[in-house]
Amino acid sequence: MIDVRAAAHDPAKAGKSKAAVPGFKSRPKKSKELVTPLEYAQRLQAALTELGGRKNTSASQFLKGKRVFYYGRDLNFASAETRGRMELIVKHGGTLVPSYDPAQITHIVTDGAKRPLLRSLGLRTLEDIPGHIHIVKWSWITSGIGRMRYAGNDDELPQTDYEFMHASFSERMPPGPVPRFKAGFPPRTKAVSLSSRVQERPRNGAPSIRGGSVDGSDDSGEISHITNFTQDAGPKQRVSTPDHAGPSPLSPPLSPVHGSRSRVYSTCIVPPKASGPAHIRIPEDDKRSGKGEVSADDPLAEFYDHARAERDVELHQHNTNGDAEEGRTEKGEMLHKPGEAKNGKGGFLCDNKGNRSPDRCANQDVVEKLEQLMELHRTKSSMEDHWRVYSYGKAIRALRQHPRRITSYEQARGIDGVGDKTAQKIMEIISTGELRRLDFEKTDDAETITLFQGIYGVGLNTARKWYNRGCRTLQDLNEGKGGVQLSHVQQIGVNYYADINSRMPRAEATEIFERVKTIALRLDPRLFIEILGSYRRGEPDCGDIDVLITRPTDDGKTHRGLLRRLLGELHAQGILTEDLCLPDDFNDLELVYRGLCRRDAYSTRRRIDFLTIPYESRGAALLYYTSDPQFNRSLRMKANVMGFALNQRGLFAGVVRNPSDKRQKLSDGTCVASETEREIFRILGVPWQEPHERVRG
DNA sequence: ATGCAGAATGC
DNA sequence: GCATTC
DNA sequence: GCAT
Repeated sequence: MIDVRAAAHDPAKAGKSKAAVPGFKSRPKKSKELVTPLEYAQRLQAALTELGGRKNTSASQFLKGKRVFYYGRDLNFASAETRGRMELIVKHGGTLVPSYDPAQITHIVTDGAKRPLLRSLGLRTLEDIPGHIHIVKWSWITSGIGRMRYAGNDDELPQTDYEFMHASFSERMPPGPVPRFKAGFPPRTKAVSLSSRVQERPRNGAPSIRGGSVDGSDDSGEISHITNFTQDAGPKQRVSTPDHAGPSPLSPPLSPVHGSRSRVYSTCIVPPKASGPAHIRIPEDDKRSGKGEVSADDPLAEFYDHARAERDVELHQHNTNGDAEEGRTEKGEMLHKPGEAKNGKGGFLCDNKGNRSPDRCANQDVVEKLEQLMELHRTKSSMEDHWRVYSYGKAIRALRQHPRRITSYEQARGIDGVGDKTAQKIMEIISTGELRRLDFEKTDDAETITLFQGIYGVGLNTARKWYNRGCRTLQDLNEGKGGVQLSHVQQIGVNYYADINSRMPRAEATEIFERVKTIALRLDPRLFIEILGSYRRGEPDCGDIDVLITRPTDDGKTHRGLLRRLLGELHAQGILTEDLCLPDDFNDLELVYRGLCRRDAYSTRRRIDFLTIPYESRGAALLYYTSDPQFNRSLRMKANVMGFALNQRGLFAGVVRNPSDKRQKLSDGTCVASETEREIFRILGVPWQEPHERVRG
């Protein structure tokens, strides 16, 4: 059952010959040839010599005279990124020295860690590298390129300044006088109008149709009865651009859905007051509460947790008087914590209702360029790039909200999440309409990596691996080129590439859900079955359908075992077509299913998820699976700051974390709320927000 | 210098 | 244990 | 890359 439809069109092949390096026309697009960086560098230098310096390149030659040893991530294999970078070095007049030869080289360019570098050079410490050799980051190159664009001549500033700025390792600054520059670079951005040709390629980023608000007055969080309602909460739906045709691999649908297995606390009953030894930190309370650890053998230990949890809640009730107060301690100190989920003034993003950003904002061109850059970084595998993507994401979101056109560097800096570098880029776009950095990052692997990453079940590593094995198209993958073997899930991902990466109109989700719901209720009329995700947020189109299933237990029964029967039925009816992820034990109460479905035999396949949860965690689950990821992050962060932990199962107090590794939880804490969304909002001191208001992206 | 969420699932 | 997903 |  191979759907040819999806595999047929292949966006990667859309005749795009990219000549990354003007001088070297036919770079061997060799399929599987695994080249070491050394070999590649040699080849590059050879090609250059052959051309006799008569490269038809307009690139600035700011690297002329520099003899560069480029140290990529992998010594055995020159990734496309490494190769692209090597070419760039050569292109700008640098001489690539293929191997580490201290007598030869003037610069080592590396973004990598110190240890691997030393190890591969066979050295013990950085001191072993002769002092005249600069060890700089890749950014030294790119900034150099940018710099030359603006400055026009080499000696506007002493080189050492730049090498200092881009030194790879702080403990080994380059030789020479320590430069003095005040924080921030000279904002000499205006400068020369670039006369370079505009090679624009409208790289359709994420189309993301936003908008659509709904006065969704449903409040499903509070249903205390077996309401099987699903009023199509879409009074004023916006007309969605019917855009789900093209294979636009760039924006995989987002919708939080996952589950977990065991529920530690089956109920959330807080027992009557008791004050026991406190080991959790409660603001203002530390001294008063007797010190002491929870002794493992204290039979009342667990009881103390409950008591503390309750006290915690009370405490926070007072602190967060009423609605929108931010997290303050009793002293009125701001609790603060790094992270983007906080808004500029120290409050949390979740504390104010979301205003939907308009489809087009005053800085749309800037946003688009930055998005392109972000997508390019997404294809690069260093952690640096990973966090860069994170940062760009944040800056872009903030920029979208910004109501007015940015006109100065300072203005840009004023936006939360926009730092020096991004501000510079913003100004470059504003004043030149271009972003040079895009060209530099546009290595020719990027497109293919992006294509592959769009396959369900394929992330960056797999995409790169396949690229390195010579695959360039979905068809290559299907043919097993380079020995590539698709997993079951990946095969489905390839077969339905276009389907999975498209969004469905809200009405289609409604239709599918109604059918599912009817069938489910036939199996058990008391089921609580609700559709979450972007649908519940009232968005005009949805990337997938998230269905929450649970059942009140007042009659002594549960939904145990239901999912298996439901899936069987849905498969039989042809609604479910493929399974992506099945629970391993259908007898649990908390289950996750992921699969594909379709409205009818002629329809596009859609992603659908089923989540079953214990009845008492429905509030937390509704909250978690309905709010957009940003909102969730913000809420979780606020919960953390207040000493709680929030997840899809509930709000927990007294979570103890390993102080040296804050990610490690030593105890799970006590559930203080989970049955209703309102309860969780209330305890966290966040004003109630309807699903459609919980949008921050 | 450090964190940027966190947990489940599949291979 | 790593990669991927939500 | 950004914020702390």
